[in-house]
Amino acid sequence: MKLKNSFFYTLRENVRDEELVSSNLLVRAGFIKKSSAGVYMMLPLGLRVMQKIEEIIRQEMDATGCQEVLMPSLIPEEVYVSSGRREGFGSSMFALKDRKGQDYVLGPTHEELFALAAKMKIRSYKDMPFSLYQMQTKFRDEPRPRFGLIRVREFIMKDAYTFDADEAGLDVAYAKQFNAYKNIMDRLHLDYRIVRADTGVMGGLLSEEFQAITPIGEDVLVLCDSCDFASNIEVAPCIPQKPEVKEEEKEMYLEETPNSRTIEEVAEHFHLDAKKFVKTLIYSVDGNPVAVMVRGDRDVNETKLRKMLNATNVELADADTVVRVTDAQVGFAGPIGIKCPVYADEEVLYMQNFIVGANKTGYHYANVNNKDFTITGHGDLRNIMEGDICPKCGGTIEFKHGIEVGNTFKLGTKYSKALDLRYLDSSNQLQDVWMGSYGIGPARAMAALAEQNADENGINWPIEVAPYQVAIVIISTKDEQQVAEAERIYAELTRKGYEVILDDRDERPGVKFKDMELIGIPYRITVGKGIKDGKVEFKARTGEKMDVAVEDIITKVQETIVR
RNA sequence: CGGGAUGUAGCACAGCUUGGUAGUGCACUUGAUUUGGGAUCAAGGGGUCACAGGUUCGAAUCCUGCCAUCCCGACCA
Repeated sequence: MKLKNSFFYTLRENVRDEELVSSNLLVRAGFIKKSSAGVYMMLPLGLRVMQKIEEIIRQEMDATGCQEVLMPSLIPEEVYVSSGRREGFGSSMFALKDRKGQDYVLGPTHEELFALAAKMKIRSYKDMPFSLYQMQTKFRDEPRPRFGLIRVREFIMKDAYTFDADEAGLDVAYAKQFNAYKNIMDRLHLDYRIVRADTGVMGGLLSEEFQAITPIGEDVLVLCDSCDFASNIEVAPCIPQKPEVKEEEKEMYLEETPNSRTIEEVAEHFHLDAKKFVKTLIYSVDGNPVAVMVRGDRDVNETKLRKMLNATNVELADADTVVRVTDAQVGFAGPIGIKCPVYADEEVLYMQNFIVGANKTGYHYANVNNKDFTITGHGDLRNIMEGDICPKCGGTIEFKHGIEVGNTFKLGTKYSKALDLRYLDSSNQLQDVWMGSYGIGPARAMAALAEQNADENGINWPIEVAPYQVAIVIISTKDEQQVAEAERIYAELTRKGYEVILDDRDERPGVKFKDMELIGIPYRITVGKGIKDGKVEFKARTGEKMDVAVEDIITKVQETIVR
């Protein structure tokens, strides 16, 4: 590409409405441009990176025998009603009506349509296994789009679906996809970890996430310092911390604690550590109030709570509800005399002589023990914390943050049951098909790569996804020899199949260098006054400059960029 | 959806408190000088001050409404 008559621009300053380093760089480098909240234009350079990422994904998908298809975005609402997910997605689905008043949605993910497509083929167990994938636009009306390309409302996703006759078949298909995902992440040069995750609205048996490691990631990854344990915090199991010495149980008493509502304030009042307190949080679980007890320094894990109570919707109760079940202002809830079911985190069962709210405004009970109240149930209901014991090996837990670039699901028979996707087995019995689904967000991968590889000069793309591999900078476009030699090198490299930018703009050298570094071209050939002595300069994006004889430069590129 | 903030030239911002000719830097055009790390000087072009009402002789500025964008929270596949 010759820059002079191309759609190419860069901005010298950050823009106002982007927060992340990576999204600002992508905007400044002219890769993307925000169109509206959570919706982006993909401009020429950005599209090239996207297409390279997509090509790597396609190659790995094709290698597993997966076949590419393309599903519509515009889907009758009925499709999601019949699978039971219309309600699950709720208002995060874009919904619209056609001219006849029929209800449509814009697809947020496509398990249903792939299951319907599979029905066309599957009659008997002999029709499986097979798998399909697509590279297609998804729509999700996020309550709060943010973080550049990370949380958006319209995005391209590669989604794949496997179809098998039984669980053993699904295991094989899942392993193949899982392996392909590892290959993809490796080829993209992402710094990533694979973690266990919640299956969420997708449902099914198992979910694993491919998380790009970066401090700005939205997900908290729970890792162990001494084994390979890796989990999203939402499902990381906790080992209850038992006291080292058993205390003698003391007599409970009521203490006046005016103006002490938060754990910090109450801890201050008693001059005790938060670990000696139990906080009682009132949740609304499918509309019913439920109290949850965790140690004062812990947080309730709502995913675990939802699973334990087999609920669909878990959220903190509003103030009115809290007042109703505790007969007190918010901040004084406790298990004694509360008017709703109480569930305790496992750890609370091992605590002694602790402090809880008294369900009376301005009062707490001290020296409370488990005999002093009754609970409806208990279990692992808290978030694991840094420094906790690894549930797998007993090592120490540490946190990292990640961007969820890919996700694999063992769906099982959830969708085949809902959509009557069945086959005849060898004894002529109708059986449900076993499905798996597998997603990757190429744009998230692009953002994660920019985030992981940016420096003070701009983006530093891995050569496999860089929009161009080599930039040729002409120092003076008024020097005919420089122009002629640069053009010749450009033509030669292009002919040999390299992707090359020729910066033939009438700009000062500094501007061209800065621009090529900002957009992250991995290698640069500079044609300047050295051409009089038959020399050009060769430089890696982050490496040192070196002089190369002009007749050797093609060879130099071929040696450096091995393809 | 709750809380907070911001909308002024392509980009980043000032001006608003105290109403009176719409400004600065970058970018852009022309000329000159420069020419290996975001040049300098000079002269220019470009704005319905988000939008809609209202107050006023007069509104970017005050009032009301509304839309958009961003941040925190809730939510999150």
